[in-house]
Amino acid sequence: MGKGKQTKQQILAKGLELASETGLNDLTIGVLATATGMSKSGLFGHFNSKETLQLEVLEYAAERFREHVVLACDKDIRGITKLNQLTQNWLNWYQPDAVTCIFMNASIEFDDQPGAIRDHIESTLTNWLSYLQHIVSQAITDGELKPDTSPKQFVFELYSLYLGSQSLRWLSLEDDSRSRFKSGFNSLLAKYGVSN
Amino acid sequence: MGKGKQTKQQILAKGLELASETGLNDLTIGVLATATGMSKSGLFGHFNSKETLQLEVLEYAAERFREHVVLACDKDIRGITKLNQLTQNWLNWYQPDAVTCIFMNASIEFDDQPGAIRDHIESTLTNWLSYLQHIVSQAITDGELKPDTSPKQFVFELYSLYLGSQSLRWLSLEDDSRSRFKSGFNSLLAKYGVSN
DNA sequence: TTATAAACCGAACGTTCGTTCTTTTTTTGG
DNA sequence: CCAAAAAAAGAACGAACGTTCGGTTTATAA
Repeated sequence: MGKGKQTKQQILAKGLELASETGLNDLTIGVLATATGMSKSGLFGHFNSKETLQLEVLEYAAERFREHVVLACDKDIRGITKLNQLTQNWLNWYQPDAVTCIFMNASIEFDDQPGAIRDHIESTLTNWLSYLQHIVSQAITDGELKPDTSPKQFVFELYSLYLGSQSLRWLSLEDDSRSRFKSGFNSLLAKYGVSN
Repeated sequence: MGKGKQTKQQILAKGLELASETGLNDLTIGVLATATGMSKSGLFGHFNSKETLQLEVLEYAAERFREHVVLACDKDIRGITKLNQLTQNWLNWYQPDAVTCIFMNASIEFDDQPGAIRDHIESTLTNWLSYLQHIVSQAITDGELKPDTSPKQFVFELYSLYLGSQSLRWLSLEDDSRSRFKSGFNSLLAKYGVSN
């Protein structure tokens, strides 16, 4: 790996770290340059626009997500077992300093401004939800979930619980939003599950 | 009402409108001044800081929320009937041009930066969730929901569904996130409900 | 080793931001 | 009606933003 690609990876890693804390919009070129010990122009040369930087940070995040959530699952598992591992990894995937998952943050920050970034987030999110729906379909096929279960509705409710656990994480009202998520997830399985 | 308070109300109304579209952070004094036909300094004089402006916009939003969601309910109803009306109003409360409810938007934009704004959002959100929990408790007392129902968990799942319907609203994947919410809400009632 | 290209820096640009003045206009109360 | 007070405008500020450019250092490949 040449010097260029090497420092670029370091920039993206630090960029994901900062964007996870303060949001993709507050990821300033000057701040990121300082954080990586570079000059503004030196860092800028790697991307030639802030939008490209943001896009590449999102791609980098998607790679880390896939790595820590999807590929980290045991091989040869499927259905509900896989769903359990996926949600477990999902809840823990983001950076320790992050208050909110960067995709959730970005999807709200950019929902009102059309463009390449919004499109990228949409496709990443759609891709992830489609994957979850696929696993749910497996569970139905395997007879673990009721045959009339709607994968779309199931994943919608699962995703909602994830958003809820994220959103209430910093509320002093909530003692442990993660256990609320798990409780809701178990309710989901109980509702759509075929065995009691 | 004096001239001052009058124009201030107009500023806040337009401010809520813009903030609902683009987020509370992108609500710029210059943009808001142009939108209201005022000068920057003229508008600034009403608040003396941007943070105060943002806080007052949030208060204004909270008043509108209370007006259109809480007070718009029929009198003398409670329990599940009230919960139904509240959620109905909740889904429709925000401005037509808004992609995302301003409170959800703001709670994510400011979750990482402590201060008066974050505190304000937190107390508003906590207040609303507490109110919902109170109604749920009514339904339990009235025998509409199972006696071992946890109001906190119930409201957590309800709030999650709201977040989900908001978040997926602009996804082309989702045909009708509102009906997904209603379906999830009905599942909630079925799960915790005492009558079948 | 050396020529070439890539990587990086420093300074500056045009804008926009929030904010602070001073001055002018408009509203208000006696 | 008229003086005092409130409201609004205008111009300017320092800082930060993304971006550009010219020059310097560093890596790369022959």
